[in-house]
Amino acid sequence: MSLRHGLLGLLAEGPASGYDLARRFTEVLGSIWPAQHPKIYAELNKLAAEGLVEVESEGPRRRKAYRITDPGVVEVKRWLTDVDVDHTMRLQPLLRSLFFWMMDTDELQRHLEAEASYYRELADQYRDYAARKDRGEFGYSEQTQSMRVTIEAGIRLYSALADWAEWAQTVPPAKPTPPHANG
Amino acid sequence: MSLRHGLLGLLAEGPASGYDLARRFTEVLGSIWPAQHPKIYAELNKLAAEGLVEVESEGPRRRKAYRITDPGVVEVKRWLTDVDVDHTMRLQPLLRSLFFWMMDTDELQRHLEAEASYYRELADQYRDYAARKDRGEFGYSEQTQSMRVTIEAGIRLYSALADWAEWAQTVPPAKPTPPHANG
DNA sequence: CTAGGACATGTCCCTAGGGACATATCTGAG
DNA sequence: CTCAGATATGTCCCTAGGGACATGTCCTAG
Repeated sequence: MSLRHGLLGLLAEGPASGYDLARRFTEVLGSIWPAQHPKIYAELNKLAAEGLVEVESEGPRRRKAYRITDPGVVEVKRWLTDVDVDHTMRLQPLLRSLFFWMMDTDELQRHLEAEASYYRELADQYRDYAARKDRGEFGYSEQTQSMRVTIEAGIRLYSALADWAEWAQTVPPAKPTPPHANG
Repeated sequence: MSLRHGLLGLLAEGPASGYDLARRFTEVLGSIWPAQHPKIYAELNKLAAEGLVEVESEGPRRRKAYRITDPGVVEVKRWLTDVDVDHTMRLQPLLRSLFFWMMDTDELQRHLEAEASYYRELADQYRDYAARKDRGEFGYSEQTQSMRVTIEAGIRLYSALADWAEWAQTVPPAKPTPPHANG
């Protein structure tokens, strides 16, 4: 139920169309909160029906830009302060890591190298983003300040995963002889 | 579609009942791959129907222990090596962080402190687990070696998030006067 | 003037997951 | 003997999300 509040939050920065929002979701939020355009349009219609957003303008190509309403702002703030954070994390790579013992050493090494470079690349992307932000490319509004904080989380998270994948390559595959079974 | 392979992987370590598996999922995997018992039982029945697992024994209280079959083992290995890793990450706390600018400073500080201690606690839990593993409490099988690697990821991930939440508390709320607007 | 491509919004279906509810079985405390 | 509580397995419904498919609109290159 966070797509709803994600949209409201983005609209709190200023009016935007479903298309704009879909682009922002894939560009900025792609790796931490994926959302497909069909869901976005559907949710926008629901939000409009509930009066949390309203059509601000209609443009060419049936474009509809939405604006957040006062009740909409109230709702995002309520969500931010009164609703418990959902800490659910569902990371398939970590689930897989439980079963590394079933892979043979070569495969595992290849896998871990691929994972490491995947995470390293994402971390670098976020780092670039942060550098551009710090250079002032996106201005100095409070919104971009928050974005900077989100980006920092991306950097740290993906760096941690990259380091982990590299570290895992150095872990000895298994103990062939348990300590109590020698002799 | 990973619950399926999670169950197969756990069963590859040895026979277990749905109840056992549910416990393992909440205890070890709770924070990185949540799964409710109804889904687990349903999936086990499907897996049994497809011949990837079979009933190993029936115990008291209608207990059914399952054992992985050869095709089951083949299927986990296929998943581990041939199926692309799903890197989807959906972290509500990061989505929320995009909207920190809508919270007032006090609320935000309280929020970040709560987040930091939440993550710190989880990191500590994983660290304890790792220490127990390193002391040999869980033996030295290849399975526990893999578990150790998974735990390490938990430690690093949650430490990174805790550090981030602490760091975020030191970030100035916003720039009241943009650099080009002074004078 | 016409066709390809970007812009823009949607429908539809299927599966995964959350969570409330139901039920059977066994053990141990009183 | 009885009842609480742990063990153990399920049904059912609802929502969220993934992804294929459909459609309309405008611009621009040829």
